Amino acid sequence: MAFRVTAFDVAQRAGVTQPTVSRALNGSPKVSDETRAKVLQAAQELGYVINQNATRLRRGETMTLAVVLIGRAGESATETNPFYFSLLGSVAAAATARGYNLLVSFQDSPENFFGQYDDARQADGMIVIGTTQNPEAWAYFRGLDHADKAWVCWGAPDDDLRWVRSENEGGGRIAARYLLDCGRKQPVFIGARTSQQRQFGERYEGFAEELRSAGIVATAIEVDETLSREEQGVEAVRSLLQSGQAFDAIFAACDLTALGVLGALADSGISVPERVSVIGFDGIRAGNYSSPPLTTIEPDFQQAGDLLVQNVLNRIAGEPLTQRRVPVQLVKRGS
Amino acid sequence: MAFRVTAFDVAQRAGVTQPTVSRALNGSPKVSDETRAKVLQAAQELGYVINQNATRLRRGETMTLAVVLIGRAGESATETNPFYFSLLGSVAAAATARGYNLLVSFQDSPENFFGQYDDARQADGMIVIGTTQNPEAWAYFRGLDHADKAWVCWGAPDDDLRWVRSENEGGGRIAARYLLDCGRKQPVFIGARTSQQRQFGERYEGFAEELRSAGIVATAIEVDETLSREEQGVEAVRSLLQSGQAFDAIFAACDLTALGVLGALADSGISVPERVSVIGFDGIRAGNYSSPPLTTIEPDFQQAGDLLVQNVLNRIAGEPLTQRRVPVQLVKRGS
DNA sequence: ACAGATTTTTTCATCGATACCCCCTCGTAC
DNA sequence: GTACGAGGGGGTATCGATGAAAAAATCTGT
Repeated sequence: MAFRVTAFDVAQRAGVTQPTVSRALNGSPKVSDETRAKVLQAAQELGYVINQNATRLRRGETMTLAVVLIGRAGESATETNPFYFSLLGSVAAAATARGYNLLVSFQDSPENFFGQYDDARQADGMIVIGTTQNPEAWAYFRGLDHADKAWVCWGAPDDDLRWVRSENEGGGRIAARYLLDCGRKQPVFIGARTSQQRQFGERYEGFAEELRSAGIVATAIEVDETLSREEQGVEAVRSLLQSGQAFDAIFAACDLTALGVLGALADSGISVPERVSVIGFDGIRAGNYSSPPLTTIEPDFQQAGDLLVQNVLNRIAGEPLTQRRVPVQLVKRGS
Repeated sequence: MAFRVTAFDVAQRAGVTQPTVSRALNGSPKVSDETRAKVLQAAQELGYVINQNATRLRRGETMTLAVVLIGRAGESATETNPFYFSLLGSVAAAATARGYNLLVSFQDSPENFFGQYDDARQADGMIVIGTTQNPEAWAYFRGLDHADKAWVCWGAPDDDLRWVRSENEGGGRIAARYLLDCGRKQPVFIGARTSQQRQFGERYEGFAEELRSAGIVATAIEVDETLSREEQGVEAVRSLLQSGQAFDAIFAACDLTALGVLGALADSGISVPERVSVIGFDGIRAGNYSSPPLTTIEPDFQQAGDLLVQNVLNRIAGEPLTQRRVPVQLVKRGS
């Protein structure tokens, strides 16, 4: 193990005491410029770096946020919904910009997260992504007493939780408007609208409302939530075709489902966008490469990360519950 | 700030001293079963959780690994190559399985990583992903004195570094064999083969060798590394068509490039797989959704994560330099 | 030149664990 | 009955920083 330089070594070299080194490096006003310069130089020469564990122990603050990505039961971390990966990236950027470190873990079932991170003083707060796709995890979070927990989640369905979500209703409206502008008259929504999937429900509501204002009644195909998102799309198209119901457009609750829809339509020889228009929601990268490329509603990822981080930091600072919406926009591609 | 339970509180409740609590919880053999039971119960009743910062300070060990994802300059974290996201997922799984935490950061330029993580005692070791796509970062890592640094990287081109890579040559062979089995006679390799992109070079070499054994001379289209991976594929197809060179199969150095190739071929009205077969490398999820779905060479992600984590842990344990290869397999889809 | 007000630095305690050394039992051997 | 050894815990120092209080150095003004 290499010898580690401590503040004491720096102090010795700079000819001051160790606490002075600490103050100099932390920018305390109670140290003269001259001394600070000496200390900084000594620190540089020795390659000194503050031991964060000591600082954290002393300060009781970690400058670290934990991100927990909750997958579907049995799903490996590698298979995580790409939308969540992008969200993770934007959260990382936002945390870094605020000087916070990010501790990341992938879980497919609930753990004693708060014990592991907050109580163990590994993180000051927690950002949870993906609860809505895992009923067990959702139950865990709902059962908590939230009074003294600093956390925020993406898309939680509950009103008493601190969350950040997409502008789902607005997005649903935009989707409907887009399909109407394509001249479609019989659009169908595909997705789960359970109480847990509140985000999907919101998308549907905005969608239905916009259609209504155009004098069209929205229809929806419910899906089996035990299937993967993609299979949900495949299955929905299958049952839609079997039902004999006429349709000329599909709004899928999320992009993976939309990709399943595209595949199923292609398999059935139904051309997109000639006979049926398809629009998704999430803006995942894979949508760029499908055939045709998937038109979608994409949330502003940068803001999503920013708001998640900001929200949990607000909580840490003791501010009251806030829930924020991330603006979305239409990304027209080929479907 | 909520009152935090310390080992002292547990000791008091269990009627022992604080160090005994520590021993009991750490499974020391020097504590009787009876005492241990008392301690465990008291700890449970109080909801006690060890403060990791204190432990780390004392032990000088963090049980944390840092993962640094290096993107292309100017690329946002959200746009990270999905292959790296999958790798990140598998690294997370492997780290968790070994009781390690994961600190994640996305960077698009070199920082003083070792100061930030190792010297600051935030992590015991570092896993670096993506250096090969960022010349500046590569230069940083090459310029280091590696003697006392515990780190491993994915796909580094250098022989004196600790790395884990795919079985690139073998994968190249498999790709060639696949194209030959499809009855192709004029396959072309598309990708950068700079000294930095050693992995791509290896893929090409395996590819060329397998072709040679079938009496075919491999050709390759070099690409402009300043373009995105995807655009590289698009551009390569364009210049290939312009050159008038005949070809009936393409092996792209990575899946994003392959997706660009598929798009460019479609735009040129060249049908895949009827007129041209295409195979990629990486096994990214988006390849499932392209049209046709992308045939590819996929590394075993679980092993990739395992080997990365294992390798850096070996280094931490003081074992000599090791470089490991991850087995790959052919994933036949539609291209 | 000296008391008093400031500025700067030192001294010392502290965060919450772990590690080492020592001591007290109690059991076994002689 | 005494000695010795092992097992089980207690006492105390320590990891490396920060914060508060005390002390020293410097600067005022008269």
